[in-house]
Amino acid sequence: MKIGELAKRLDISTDTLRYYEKHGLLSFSERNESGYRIYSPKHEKQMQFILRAKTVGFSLKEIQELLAIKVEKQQHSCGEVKQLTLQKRQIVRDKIAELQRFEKSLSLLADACCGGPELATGCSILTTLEAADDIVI
Amino acid sequence: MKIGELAKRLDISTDTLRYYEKHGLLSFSERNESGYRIYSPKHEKQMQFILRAKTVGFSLKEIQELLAIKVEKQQHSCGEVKQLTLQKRQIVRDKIAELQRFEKSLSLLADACCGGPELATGCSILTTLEAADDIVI
DNA sequence: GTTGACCTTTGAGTTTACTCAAAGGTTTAT
DNA sequence: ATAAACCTTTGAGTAAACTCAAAGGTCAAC
Repeated sequence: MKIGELAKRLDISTDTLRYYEKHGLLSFSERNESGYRIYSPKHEKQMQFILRAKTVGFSLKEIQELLAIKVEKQQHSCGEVKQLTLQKRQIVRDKIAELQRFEKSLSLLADACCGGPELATGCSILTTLEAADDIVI
Repeated sequence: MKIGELAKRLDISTDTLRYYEKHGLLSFSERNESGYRIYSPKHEKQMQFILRAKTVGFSLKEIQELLAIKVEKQQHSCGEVKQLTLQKRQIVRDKIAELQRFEKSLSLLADACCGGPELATGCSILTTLEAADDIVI
């Protein structure tokens, strides 16, 4: 698959794909006779991983570190790899906990709201919710 | 509380606080006689919300939209506010789902790893894991 | 065989989110 | 009363992550 097709499948630009390759996120692809990049499903999977990591707030540098776990395991001891993995997992767990707080706040707001055609100002439960000072939304 | 103290409590710079105010994220604070910004615990809560939202990958623009739910409820119908809230909650739920996939992948890696002093290359379970093509880490 | 849709590289431009510097006013400690 | 440590504004500078433009090569279709 050429760069245009992969870009379309991932809904990103070809520039972004070349940018990620240049900055060491996406592994180098094969080239055909005329120098075109030829991508495999493995590259697509890798890109999906990168894009998913981005949506949950990892920087490209952090994503590189996540991807590097795989590489490092060839050079480091099992113990070191395990420690790095657990450390990254903790960051992921912390993020999940944050999001669950958001989910709870938004659920409270949604549940409190009658959903009718009246102006939200008049919704007394919402006003009550606003008074609860552990909810900031 | 003056800007320096709030910045210290939040572990960010005073510049960032002024930047957020200027860009409509943090509500305006009171000023004392000499023009210094004076912040309340409410401002601190709002900032904590903003910072939490940032760690889970919301852009400042998206955070503004989250904060705007509160404002909009004075101008829109309960139904509109409810719809916006549910829409934002869905984004949060999607992010949680992504992170849970990461958590699972990292847990599999960690569990598979013996954690001993041997080179990770020799860890056969890791090699097996690498072959599983639905896990990209 | 040439038009249009691809692909290549290099290098410059843009957006987001800060971050710093300058020039000056205020407050606190000695 | 005079440093040091705060605060103010304005405006410029920076890093990350793209995004675009230029100049040119490749390839399928008419």
